Amino acid sequence: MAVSRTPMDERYDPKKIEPYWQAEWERSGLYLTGDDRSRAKFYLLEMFPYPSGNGLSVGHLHNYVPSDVVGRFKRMNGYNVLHAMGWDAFGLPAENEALLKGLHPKQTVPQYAANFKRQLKLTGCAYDWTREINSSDPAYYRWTQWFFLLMYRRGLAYRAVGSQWWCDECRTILANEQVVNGCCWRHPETLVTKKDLEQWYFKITAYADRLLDDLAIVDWPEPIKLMQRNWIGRSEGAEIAFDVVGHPGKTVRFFTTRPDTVFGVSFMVLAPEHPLVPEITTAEQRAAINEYVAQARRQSEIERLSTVKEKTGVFTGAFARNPFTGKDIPIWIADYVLMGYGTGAIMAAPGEDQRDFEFATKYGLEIPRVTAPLDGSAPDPGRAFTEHGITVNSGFLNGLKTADAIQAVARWVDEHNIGRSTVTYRMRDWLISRQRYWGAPIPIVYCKGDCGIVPVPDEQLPVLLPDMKDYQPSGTGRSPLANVPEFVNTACPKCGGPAERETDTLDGFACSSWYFLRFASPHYDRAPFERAAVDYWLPVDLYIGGAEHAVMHLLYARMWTKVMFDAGLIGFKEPFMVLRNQGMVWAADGQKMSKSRGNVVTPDAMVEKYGADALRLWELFMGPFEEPTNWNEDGVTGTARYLTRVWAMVRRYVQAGCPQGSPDAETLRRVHKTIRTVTDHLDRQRFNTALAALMDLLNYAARLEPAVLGRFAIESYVVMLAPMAPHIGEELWRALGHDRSVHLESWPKYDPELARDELVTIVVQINGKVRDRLHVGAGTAEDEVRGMALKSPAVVRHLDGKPPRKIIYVPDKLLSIVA
RNA sequence: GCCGGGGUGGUGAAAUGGUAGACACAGAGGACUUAAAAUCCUCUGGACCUAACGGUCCGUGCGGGUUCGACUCCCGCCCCCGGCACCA
Repeated sequence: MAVSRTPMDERYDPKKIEPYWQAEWERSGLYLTGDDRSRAKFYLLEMFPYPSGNGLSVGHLHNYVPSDVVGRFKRMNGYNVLHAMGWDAFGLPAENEALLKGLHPKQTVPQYAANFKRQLKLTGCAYDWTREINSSDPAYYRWTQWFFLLMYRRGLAYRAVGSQWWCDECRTILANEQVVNGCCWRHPETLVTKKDLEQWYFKITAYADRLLDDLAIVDWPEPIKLMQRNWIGRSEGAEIAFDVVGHPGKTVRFFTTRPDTVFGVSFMVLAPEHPLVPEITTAEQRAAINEYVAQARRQSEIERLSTVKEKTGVFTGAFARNPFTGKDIPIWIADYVLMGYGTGAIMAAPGEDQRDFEFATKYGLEIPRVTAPLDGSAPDPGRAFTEHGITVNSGFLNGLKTADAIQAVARWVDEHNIGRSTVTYRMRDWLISRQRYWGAPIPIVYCKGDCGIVPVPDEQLPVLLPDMKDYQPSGTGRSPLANVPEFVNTACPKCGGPAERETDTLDGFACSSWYFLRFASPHYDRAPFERAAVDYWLPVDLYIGGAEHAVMHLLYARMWTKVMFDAGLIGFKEPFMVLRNQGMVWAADGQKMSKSRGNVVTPDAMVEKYGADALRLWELFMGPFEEPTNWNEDGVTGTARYLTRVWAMVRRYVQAGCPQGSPDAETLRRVHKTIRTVTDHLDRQRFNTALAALMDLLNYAARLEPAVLGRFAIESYVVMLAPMAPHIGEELWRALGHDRSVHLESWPKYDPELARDELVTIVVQINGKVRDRLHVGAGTAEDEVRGMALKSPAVVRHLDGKPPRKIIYVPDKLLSIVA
């Protein structure tokens, strides 16, 4: 029953109808997911939010409201829609709050999540809340741990030493974001250092090629695909080893994309951390080398890789023999070579590489030229010639084109057993260890006997995160869990003898790498998901979220999906078939909305002032969905005013007794055209122009007598408005005499015949300038239009007696005369 | 530095080779009202001509080009936003 029975209230009052319908929808279970698997499905998903204590702002709604419109629109178009919400609850902010304020995440997370949920309901967003999930719930992270073990069993999880930032004052590991100007964020006078720790990694590099290739099968924004390609950074080349002079058996292995320039190699450069450095450095160079290595290790990666900085390096005193030229070349170290890429060593061909050129110039090293430009000119002596060309000064390579020379060198090094063709990736393996409390414990046990590293058996999962009163760090670099003996000390699952648990927890990205599968069967307790449910619902049909997750989250989730595919757990290779990025909403001052800046606008305040529907419409109307924009509250007055006008139009119709009506041709045409436009624009996420089309129709229809407008027009209008403004849509629908929710209605269909224009305006241009407009019947023949145009007084005047040299006719649109 | 996105009225924007500024906000004038709010109506890119009807020119960051025709395509430049950062 409508809140206001007929006759409708004169005034539109969102405060009266919005809470009523929200309660009613919840009572009737309107948004529960249908379980009829013979129907076409649509899985709609927004990126898993972290439930922050600050709650949602109107900026966040620029993601959730358009998504909600899509869900409602798809439902009206006959799809069985899955649209659920959950919480990416593990992570640093909750742990920091626990440390600083003594608030336990186990209390704050549910509290903050409940607030998000309240705000989403307040704004009329329709989710199936029976499917709500929380990544910090043992019933969830049990399966995150299970996936870790799957990775481990498949040889994709391994331990290796990695260095982390360390603050002596906090006696703990710091994340990159906690290092400010080389100092600890909480102790600005304390310089951070690097600490080496043995940690867990996932072998994502094993999937590099498939992550690259399968971008072809998804419909994602091109810029996001490009960023992933650049991040993976596949490059083909060769790995070659040169002998170190005077150190029998020692070689410098390096990777190069330009093996063809090997005759032009005049020195080599190692990363300062390269293991060979201490072995080959000569006594007289040792002091200088040690000092350089120490300062390189102090630098952050950003500083070290800065392009504005002049290149620096130090000679080790050692030489390598270039087997192609037979010459001995000096081995240097420099911080522009990274241990994490390739082999941590390069051959320097300064004639063909600009960085090597700058380095050679600075230190007075030889700059041979081994590639000549194809056009026969000489290379610019002031810089390296980095393009492909003809190989010169290079023995058996002379005269070969670059591509052929690359092949020839690859064959040569293979035959002489000093190298091979290979591929290197910029992407590194994924470090998943966190020395933190608030995460899923890594399910591994270290046996004190002979069993070594032992995975926790599936039936012993979850490894529960213990309750702690004090999450101070351990002081040793291990997580606070190391302070809990009941957690650490356990029995070896293999031999039953004494053992210790792994105290590192899993990176939060692990939780968000499979959550989209959990929504299909959120309460299933025998596996992470029920196969049949996943086969029906997955993959995700539309994934909506910010472009800031372009690489990490989206790559990790894709990798997990491929691992599951390989393990036979699922039947698809890509998790998100269509991806769209909503534009960022900045505060009115153009800055990020944040509590500290005091520029946050909450949905609560906007709903109180204008109502949820008016706020929703402004979120849709303020600009294109994918473009960033600044928040501007003034626009909400416009959408609120629009809703009062819709209310008035429907009320007039209801008061006239809801006549079937007999609309004239113009009215019919406008109604059918509007249905066509709104349908098309909602399909393409063009919410702003879809709403503009509805506003346009209102401006026309509001003047008409109810009997002219008629039932089809009014009802179609209310149904089309309902996904965008669900509360007023429902209220008006009931006022029109319907017992069933508008949100269960079918989307209106337009008749292409009725939508067609009968009269068209043909623009007449002379030399590109508009000189007249002709109103003629649609489909008028060119000859007739020509005749009319050439008789038009304006055309005659502008032609000024000159004969037309050429006439171009675009049917029903334009006649262009060239004089 | 490289990669990506963008620059249109006072403001948010629309138009993806065919009437630039749809739809709104703000503003001005008017109606209703004792008054105000709300609501409704009219005008609203700039310059100029006209008593008026109407008309002319300019105008989508800047400079070129392609085309009968360019916000849209091409070349060069400037500015803003985002991402990545010496990747061998």
